[in-house]
Amino acid sequence: MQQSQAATELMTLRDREYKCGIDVTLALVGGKWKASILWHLAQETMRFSDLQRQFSDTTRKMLTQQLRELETDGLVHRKVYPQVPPKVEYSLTDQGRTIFPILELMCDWGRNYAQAGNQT
Amino acid sequence: MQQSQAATELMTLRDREYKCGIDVTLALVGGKWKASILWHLAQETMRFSDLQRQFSDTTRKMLTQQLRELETDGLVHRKVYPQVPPKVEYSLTDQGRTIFPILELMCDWGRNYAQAGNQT
DNA sequence: TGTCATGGTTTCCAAAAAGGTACTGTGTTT
DNA sequence: AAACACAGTACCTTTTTGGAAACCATGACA
Repeated sequence: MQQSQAATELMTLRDREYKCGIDVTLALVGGKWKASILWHLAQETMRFSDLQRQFSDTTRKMLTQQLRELETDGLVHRKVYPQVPPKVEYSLTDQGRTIFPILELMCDWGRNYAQAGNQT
Repeated sequence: MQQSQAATELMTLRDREYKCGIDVTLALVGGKWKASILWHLAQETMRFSDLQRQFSDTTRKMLTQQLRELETDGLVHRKVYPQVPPKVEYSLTDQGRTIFPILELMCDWGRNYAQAGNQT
């Protein structure tokens, strides 16, 4: 029996505890829109209205909500230009960019799954 | 203007349509437990009672529900031994195994995030 | 005969996530 | 003076998830 059990230390995130990194990741990007938002922002910085166009089947409210959480979690940067009408640009932070490989795999895997599934 | 827009064909999954592979992936493993379940099953085949022990903070109901969906989606194999008391073993299908790289990245990334986050 | 173990199911309820609609602020343009 | 553009907020409803507790089936075993 080994005593080198560095194992099950809990991770904390927004007052919740997680046993596994997977759960942390899902807590951050597991919502209905967040991962896609990050994916789009990974390609280019976008204004709020650009995002609205991309996510035309959601509401302004959901978008701002998700963006604010991503900002709070340090994955997205929000830059406000002090002008009228307002201009707000969203981009990934350095930390946000580190999740790109996961999104890429998820994109490919999901695409493959859907294709394979359609053959049955 | 190029016409080679193979781009936005929709993917279908359980009567819903998805624009992006990411959303398909999240639909399959984005729940509160599924990704972790797959992660554990990737290490070893487990009986239902093993899973109950691992996921001691969820209920039998949630576990069976999630496992059944994973089975329906072709990611998990359920093997029933015809004996009493019952014995049911869960393992990954070949398709289920293909998601392992994503889980691995998610696990690492989440762990790193939690660590980095704790320093602020 | 009663109890145990395993692997569930069923019903009901609470909480969380998502969505709809209307309203806001403010310089600029008409 | 009115309308517009952009990027929101506020308030409320609906839908989806998650969870607690009780119930079920069956053969072995005491």
